[in-house]
Amino acid sequence: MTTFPPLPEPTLATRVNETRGGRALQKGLQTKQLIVDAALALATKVGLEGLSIGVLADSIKMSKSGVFAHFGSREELQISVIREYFNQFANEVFAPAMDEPRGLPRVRAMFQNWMLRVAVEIQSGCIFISGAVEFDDRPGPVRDALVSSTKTWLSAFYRAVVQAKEEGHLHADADEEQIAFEIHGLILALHHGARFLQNPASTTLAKTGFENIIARYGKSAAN
Amino acid sequence: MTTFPPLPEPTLATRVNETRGGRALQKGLQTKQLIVDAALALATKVGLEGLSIGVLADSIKMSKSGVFAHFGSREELQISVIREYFNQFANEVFAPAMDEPRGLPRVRAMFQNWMLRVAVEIQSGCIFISGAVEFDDRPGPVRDALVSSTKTWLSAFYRAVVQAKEEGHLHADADEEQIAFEIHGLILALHHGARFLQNPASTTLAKTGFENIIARYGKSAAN
DNA sequence: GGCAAAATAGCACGATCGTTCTATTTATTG
DNA sequence: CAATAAATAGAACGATCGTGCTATTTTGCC
Repeated sequence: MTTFPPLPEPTLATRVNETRGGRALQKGLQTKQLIVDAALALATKVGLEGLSIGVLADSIKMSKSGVFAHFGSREELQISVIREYFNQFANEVFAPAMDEPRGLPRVRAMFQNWMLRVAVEIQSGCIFISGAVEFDDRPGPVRDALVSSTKTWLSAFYRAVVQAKEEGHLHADADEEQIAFEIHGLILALHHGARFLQNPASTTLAKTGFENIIARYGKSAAN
Repeated sequence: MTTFPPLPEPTLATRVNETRGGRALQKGLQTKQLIVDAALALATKVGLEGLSIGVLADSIKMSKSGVFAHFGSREELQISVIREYFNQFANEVFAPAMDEPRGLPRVRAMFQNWMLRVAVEIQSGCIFISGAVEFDDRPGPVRDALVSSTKTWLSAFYRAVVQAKEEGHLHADADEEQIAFEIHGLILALHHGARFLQNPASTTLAKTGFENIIARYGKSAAN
């Protein structure tokens, strides 16, 4: 089975923090995970740029320096949050869809899970989308991690579309890149409409948009 | 001729600043415009949230307090920037399209100008899109101004689509709201693809996406 | 249970932020 | 030109930020 390729491993810098001296640890990694969870929850509300170590520390009743020590820099914290979100995304959007049969059913499942994740189920927003806007003009390791995560997921979705054509569920002249682009646009419009404009029709509009695309490129036999 | 409805006038608070004592002014409004222009240029790079009065003042060689005095608060500065961008958007995207004949040609012109404005011509980004993400969870007057601006433009575009159907350029069963939503998605995907992912194919993908939508809903006679 | 290492806290730093207050310069009007 | 108001500058404020340094507490192993 195809797997969702993992993000690059933590940098050596963090590694040292995690396994200083080569001994096995427990408490450290435990609280680090706790911090990252809280940081993700916070970042989905205020963005990766708005994520402050002081506020984060207060929210879990730790000292600023206690939190800081686990990461060594704010950037590393932000990257950890991105990695965590990436994993959750892989588990909740990608993985369940892989249980569906290749082709259109899997594409459908991906879109469905994606929609739920991005603007409905999680009322707190998607840091891939907010991060894209925050860092589109700010080069550096955080942007790199965001781009890498986003591209990984978009490629996985694109592959599912390619397979749908291979399985004969889409017309032979269907342009997979075009389809992926248009569907991505629906997700972005959903995020914008639901979270910013607070338009309750957004979900239906996105769903219908998806059906329109499938109807245009799909073969009726394949659903 | 239909006009692009202006944003609500400046609040009374600013008004007082602008016309203190009821006398006619010159220098004040002049430099205020200069400040707003510089602020907009800065905000398209670092976002409305990243807009700092100190940095802005330096960029135009003024003192922080000198800049500040024109607005009375950072929020008022941000709102002035939004208003300025709204006007530019109206002049460069909406107004030229109004010279095109009602119906599909006007919708085409709007989309074309919109594309250029959002991710190609202006290499510095669109504060309606970045602002939407920055303020989707932050209630207040800045968010209100952003929502109002965005809705005004989206409504104008929606009206153009309605007219296209009225003119018989679109099928009678075409859902105008759906069409506007899907096209908005193309713009957002273009912004994301061009600025964040730096995918040079984005422009073509967005254009093709537009043609696909028109082909689905349009009548061939109308182009 | 003592010992070393890891985890956390406390404190202080320099920087930057929006904002306020007061003084000074510039513009406008009679 | 003088008088008056507007425009701008300068300095200082309290707050918050990321980060570094040093103590203290907690953990895990012999």
